[in-house]
Amino acid sequence: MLNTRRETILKSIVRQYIAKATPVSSQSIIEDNRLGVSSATIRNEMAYLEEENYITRPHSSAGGIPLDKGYRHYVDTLEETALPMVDQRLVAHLFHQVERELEEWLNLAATLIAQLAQNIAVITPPKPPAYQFKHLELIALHHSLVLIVLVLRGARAREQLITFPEAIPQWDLATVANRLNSEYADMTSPQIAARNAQLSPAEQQITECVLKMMRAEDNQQYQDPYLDGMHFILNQPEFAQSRRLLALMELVEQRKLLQHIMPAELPFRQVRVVIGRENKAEAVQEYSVVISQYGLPHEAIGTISVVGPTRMPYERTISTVDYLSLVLSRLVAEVYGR
Amino acid sequence: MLNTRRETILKSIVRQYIAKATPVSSQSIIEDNRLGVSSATIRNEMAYLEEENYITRPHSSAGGIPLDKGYRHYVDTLEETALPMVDQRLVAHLFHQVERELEEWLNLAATLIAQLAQNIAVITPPKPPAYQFKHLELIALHHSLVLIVLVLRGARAREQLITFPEAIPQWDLATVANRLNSEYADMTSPQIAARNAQLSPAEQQITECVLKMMRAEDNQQYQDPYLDGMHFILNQPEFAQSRRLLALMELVEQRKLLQHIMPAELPFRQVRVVIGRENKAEAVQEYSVVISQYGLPHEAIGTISVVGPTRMPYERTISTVDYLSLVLSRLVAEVYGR
DNA sequence: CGTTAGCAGTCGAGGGTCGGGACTGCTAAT
DNA sequence: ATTAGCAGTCCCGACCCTCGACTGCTAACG
Repeated sequence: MLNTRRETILKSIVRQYIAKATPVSSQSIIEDNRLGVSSATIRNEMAYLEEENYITRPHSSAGGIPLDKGYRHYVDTLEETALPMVDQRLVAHLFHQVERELEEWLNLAATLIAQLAQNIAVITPPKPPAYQFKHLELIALHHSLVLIVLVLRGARAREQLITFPEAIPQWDLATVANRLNSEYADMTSPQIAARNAQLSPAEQQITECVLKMMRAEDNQQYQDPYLDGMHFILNQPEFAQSRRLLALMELVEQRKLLQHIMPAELPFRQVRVVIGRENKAEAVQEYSVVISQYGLPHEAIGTISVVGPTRMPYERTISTVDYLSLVLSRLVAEVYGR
Repeated sequence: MLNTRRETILKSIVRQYIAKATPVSSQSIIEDNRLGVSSATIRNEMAYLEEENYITRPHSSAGGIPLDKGYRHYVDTLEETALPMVDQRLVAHLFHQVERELEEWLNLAATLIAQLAQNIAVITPPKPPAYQFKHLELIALHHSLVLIVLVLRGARAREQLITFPEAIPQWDLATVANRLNSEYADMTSPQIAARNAQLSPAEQQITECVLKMMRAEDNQQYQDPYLDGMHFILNQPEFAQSRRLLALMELVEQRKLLQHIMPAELPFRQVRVVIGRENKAEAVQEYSVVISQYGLPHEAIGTISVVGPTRMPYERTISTVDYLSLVLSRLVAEVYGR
């Protein structure tokens, strides 16, 4: 275990390194904290911290920089701080200005988090264990081309075009829609598949399409998150030579980032911090992830996270993620009717 | 004007520089083309090209690199080449594998273009001069919360939540929806606004919401393009020190890229190339843009473009953009019923 | 007069050296 | 356990040098 002084020193190193991205010297630790000791004493303590792998040094006569273990200790002993009121008000204000539509909220949330944490923000939409059928609408566009609008529980609407063998008049479509709406109300895709009602060929075709759409939603675990803030990363000195950035960028564009940063377990509405090598996936082992779930337990869960270099402002990031996960949870509760 | 030999030399310089990103020496021009002259002669001609601002040199004893004017001449004298059949087949194949849904198509198209041109692809969805009302659906979610699903011409559906002062039963909503559907069929937002029918308070509230949604779509000129391929840019040697990239990245994330690259005039289905300083906006003057419109003239027009460093493979990029604009136009025609 | 061989001149890249500055590790004294 | 003091380490930037790649120029040639 670390005694008080060593802990103070470690924290000071982490704090200063996060702020300045240069190795922290024994002298600057003295200036940062008013411990009444000399720099030589600090150096002795730093030797211990290095021994114990909390910190390392770029070369033998340089200052200390935190290792993953050092960041971990820093994060674990961080007392929770709320997001500053100014920022809370800013968030509230912006959410009030925007249309009441899930997509807009999540876009806004991503931009806000990226801005506040000065790093990449990744948000997945809230998703229930299995989507429930809410409403179906069939709209004849022309000839035999029909637009299917499927509304799932949680105000989630999806569209899809379908072509029938022959033209079907709109009122027939309305009949079909009514039939299927009463048949499938509030069911999940397995339930619909098991239902096996007596269906006309047209109804059959539409049911299959609906099933396909619902299954696609159910399976869409990590697809298409809302994402913002890539440009902040470019500003970080550790990415001046853009090599490391490339791997991350590709993950982002291939929409694989999320499955790489998702920790094995993640309790609801509790902010988790995964630091550097603690990440399973190799491609993100130079990054840290601050992640939390939001939504309604057992009904619709989304995740909200920040990805940035291990040298990131954890305190601020954690409180930002925590606060936004609260805000988004409230919004979801509203859509799902408490 | 350039005589044949000078033109051959200029083209060779552009071609080689695009391929290798290093200054082109007189010797390598001889190896590239079988002009039966010595390197000294080439050097004399290069001096002329430099005089006329077709090329420049990084320092006095280095080879030539093209200037915007050189690229411009190269592009203008390029004979049109079709996309290789292999790639055409690849594109056709992939489009057949995907659901018939506008969003999916455009996502796929963006990925494909980025891949084929090895640069950033930006695609805007097809958009008519003014959207026409097609269908409206009202779905009671719970209490007084209602989901409005608005379908516009061209299979474009939009959702929006709305809260009423008090709960309204689903059958009332259906009546309202029917009423408004027959009232507003095929109208544009100004027409609906001018209509001024006798409306109940609920109908009034919904009409206003619909108008808001339609206007939002109408105004959404440059919003939310489909975008892919940022990571290719990172690989280019000219962006090794990521300074220049930053400005571009910010444009992308603020969704302002498109309005910066859009040329003043752009004839339908004709590929335009805007090179470096020819761009109006300063932030993209180190980039070239290959851009074309697609869709149905007077009905629904989208743009499809590639953004990359001025040193980009123009030939391939142009044929890619041209071909994809053809493919997307066909798909749009299908959705709009020829 | 266009073309060319040949050569001197230019510039960048890469490697080596050097000195100053920022720190540390160590030691001996407290 | 703490500290002052000092020698030692290493980075960084400046400077210099050399090598090689190309060019510009000039004078000669058909």
